[in-house]
Amino acid sequence: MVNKVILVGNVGIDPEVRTLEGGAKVARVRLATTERLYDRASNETKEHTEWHTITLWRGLADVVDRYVRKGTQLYIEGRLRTREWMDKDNNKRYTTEILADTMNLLGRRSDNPASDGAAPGYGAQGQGQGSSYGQQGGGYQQGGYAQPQQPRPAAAPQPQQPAAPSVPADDPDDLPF
Amino acid sequence: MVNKVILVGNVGIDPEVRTLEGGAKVARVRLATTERLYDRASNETKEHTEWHTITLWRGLADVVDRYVRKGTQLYIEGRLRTREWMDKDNNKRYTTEILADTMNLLGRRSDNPASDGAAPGYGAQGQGQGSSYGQQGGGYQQGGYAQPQQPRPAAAPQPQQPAAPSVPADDPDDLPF
Amino acid sequence: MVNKVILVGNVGIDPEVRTLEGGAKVARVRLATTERLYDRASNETKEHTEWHTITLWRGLADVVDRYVRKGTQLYIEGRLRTREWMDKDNNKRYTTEILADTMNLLGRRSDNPASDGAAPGYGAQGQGQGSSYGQQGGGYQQGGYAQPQQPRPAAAPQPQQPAAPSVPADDPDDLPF
Amino acid sequence: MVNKVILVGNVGIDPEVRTLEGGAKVARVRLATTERLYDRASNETKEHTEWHTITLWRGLADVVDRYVRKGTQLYIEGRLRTREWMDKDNNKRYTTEILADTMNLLGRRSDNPASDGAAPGYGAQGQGQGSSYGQQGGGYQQGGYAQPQQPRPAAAPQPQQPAAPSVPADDPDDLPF
DNA sequence: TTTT
DNA sequence: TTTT
Repeated sequence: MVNKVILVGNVGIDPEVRTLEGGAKVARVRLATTERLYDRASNETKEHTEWHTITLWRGLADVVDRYVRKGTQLYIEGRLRTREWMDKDNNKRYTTEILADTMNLLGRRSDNPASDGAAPGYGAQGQGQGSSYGQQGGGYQQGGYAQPQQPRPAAAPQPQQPAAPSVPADDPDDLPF
Repeated sequence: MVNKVILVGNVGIDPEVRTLEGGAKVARVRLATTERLYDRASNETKEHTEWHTITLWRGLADVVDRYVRKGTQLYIEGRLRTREWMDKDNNKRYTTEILADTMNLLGRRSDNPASDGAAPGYGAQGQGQGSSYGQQGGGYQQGGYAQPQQPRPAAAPQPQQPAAPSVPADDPDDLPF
Repeated sequence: MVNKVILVGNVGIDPEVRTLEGGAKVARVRLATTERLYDRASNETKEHTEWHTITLWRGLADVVDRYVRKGTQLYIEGRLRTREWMDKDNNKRYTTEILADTMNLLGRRSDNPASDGAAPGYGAQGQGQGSSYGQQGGGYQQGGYAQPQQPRPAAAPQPQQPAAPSVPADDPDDLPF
Repeated sequence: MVNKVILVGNVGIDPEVRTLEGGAKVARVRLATTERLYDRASNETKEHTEWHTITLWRGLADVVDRYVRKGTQLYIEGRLRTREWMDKDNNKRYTTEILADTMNLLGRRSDNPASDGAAPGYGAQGQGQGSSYGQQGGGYQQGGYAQPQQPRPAAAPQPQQPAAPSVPADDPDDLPF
C-alpha cells in the first residue's frame, strides 16, 4: 500500500498558518504545478496549471511560517487525503488535499554570484538541506525540528520550456463518467 | 516493474557534454544530495553527501549543455543502470548511474523582486517548466526539445536545516556482506 | 514543475470502461490504499483507507478493460488533476482525480485461475513490464500502443505489452566517458 | 535535497540475513526490474533486466528474514548509497546499493500455498500495509518496530505489522481552515 | 539470480 | 468499494 505524492511547484499565495487549541501548529499552502499539453484538436501546445492544497503539521508548519511565501518554490512529498464535509445546504462534499511528509525549499543562495561566462549572474551555490535517516533523504520532515539558516540573495538563468511531445492530450474535462 | 530514481541536488562540477559519431548528444552530470544522519554512537548529527552520476541523452543533454553548470540545482527523474566494464587489469567492474528521463532546473527567476517585507529581495516567481502528456508532468523530458527562455536574477532566504530524527543511522560502511 | 502520484493498492469495484464518440477509450478505477495511523488520544493504532479515483486513457484503458477487476492489486503512476463541474443546484464543485501515466498489474502468476465469478478466467495477473525509453522503466505506459505478444502458456492471461515508443534506445554501454 | 529510489521487482535469490555483533539485523536482497527497450538499429524491442542490491536494517531485515524469498515481488522505497572499498589488489572500488526505507510485499493472497520447495509454506505473501505518520503511507518502514498481530487464517503467512511510530497522527478532519 |  |  503506497499513497505518495511528489510535487515541485510555486506557492500561489502567502500560506495560512494557525495554532490549534491543543498547541499543534498547522499550515495550508497552495502550490501550482504547470505543465504543457499538446492539444490534438488545435495541434497546439497549451499550458495547464494545477493547484494543489498542501496541509503541513507541527515542525513543517513552523518552517512554512518562517520561510514560505507567495512565490516560494517547494519540493513536497506527502500523501493524498480526502476530507468529507457538509456544505451550507447540508450536502456531503469532498476535498482532496496533500498531507505533507517532507518539504524542501528550493532555489539557490548566492552570496558569491556568477563564475560562468556562459550564464552571467550565475554560479551561486545550491542549498544543502538536511535529511533524516529512516525517511527518504531530504528536506524538512514531518517530525523534524527546524532551525534557522542564512538567507540567500541572487539569481539564475531561466531556461526554455521543452516542447510538448507528440502525444495527444486527452481532455480531463470531457469525461463520460 | 518499476525502476525509478528521483533526485534533487546540486551539480558538483561543470557537466561533460559530447556528441557521438552518429550525432547523438550525451551529457554526464555529477549531482550531490546531502542528508543529515543521526549517529547513535556519538549521539551526534552528521552530514552525508551522496554523489550521483547522471547520464542524459539528446534533448536533455542539450539543455544540460546550455544551462547546467557547477552549482545548478536540479530535479532529476530517471532509472538505475549498471554498466559493466573492464579495468586496466582486465577485471570486471561495475558502475551504477542514473539514466535521466526528466530534468528540471530549479530555482526562481526574479525579474520583479520582493513583495514580501519579511523576506526582502524576495517574492519573485518560480519557474514554469513545461510538461508532457504521457509522461509525468514536468521539466525537460527525454525526447523533448528545448527552447530558450528568459534568464532570472534574484534571491531568496536560505532556511535552516531540519534536525535529525531520533532514529539511529546504520553504518553502510560496516556491512557484513 | 513536478506533479506526480505513486500508488500501490487494491481495486475496490470492477472498473468502468467507456469508448468516446471519437473512438478514445477511457477507464475509471477506484483504488484503495490503507495505512495505519497512531492515534495519540487513544494511544491506539487505527487504520485509514484512502480511496482514489484513477482515470486512464486509450492503451491503459484497454489494459484495464481486459485485466483489471475488483480486488486487483495495481501500481499506478500519474498526476493530480482537479476537474470543475456544476452540481444540480448550479454550485461549482471540484473533483480531484489521478490521471494515470503508467500502470502495473501486481501479483504473482497463479497456477490456479479465477476465483472471481464476476471475472471468469481471472485470478492471475500478468505483470506489465513493457517499458519505454524516455519514460521511466516499466508497466503499461500512457501513449504506448498495444500490440499483441506471445500469450502465456497457462492459466495466467498475458496482457499485451505496450509497443516501444518511437524514441531510440541509447546504448548505455557505448558511452564516450 | 532528495535522494529517492522506488522499485517494484522480483527477488532473484533467497536473501542473506545476518545479525551484527551489536545485535542489529541486516539483510541483503537482489531485486530484478525488467523493462522493454526499443532498439533503433534492429527496429526490435529488447528486454533489459536491471539487478539492484537492496540493504535493509533491523525491522525491515526481520520482515525479509521471515517472508522474502527468491521470486517474491517487492515494492521498495529507499535511497542510493555508494560504498567505497578496497579490492584484493588494493584498488579503490565503489558499489552502489539501495538503502531501504520502506518495503511492501506485493501480490495477492493465495488459497493454495507454497510452490517453492526452497521455501516451504511459502507461496502467498501477506502484504505490508502498516504505515506511519511522518512517513509516506505504507508498508514496512525503517525505524518501525515490529509487533505481532493477528495471524491470517489460511496458507498465507501474515507478516507482522510495523508498530505505529511515536509520532501523533494529526486529525485531518479537525482542520481550522 | 527474478519475473513476464 | 479493496486488501491485510
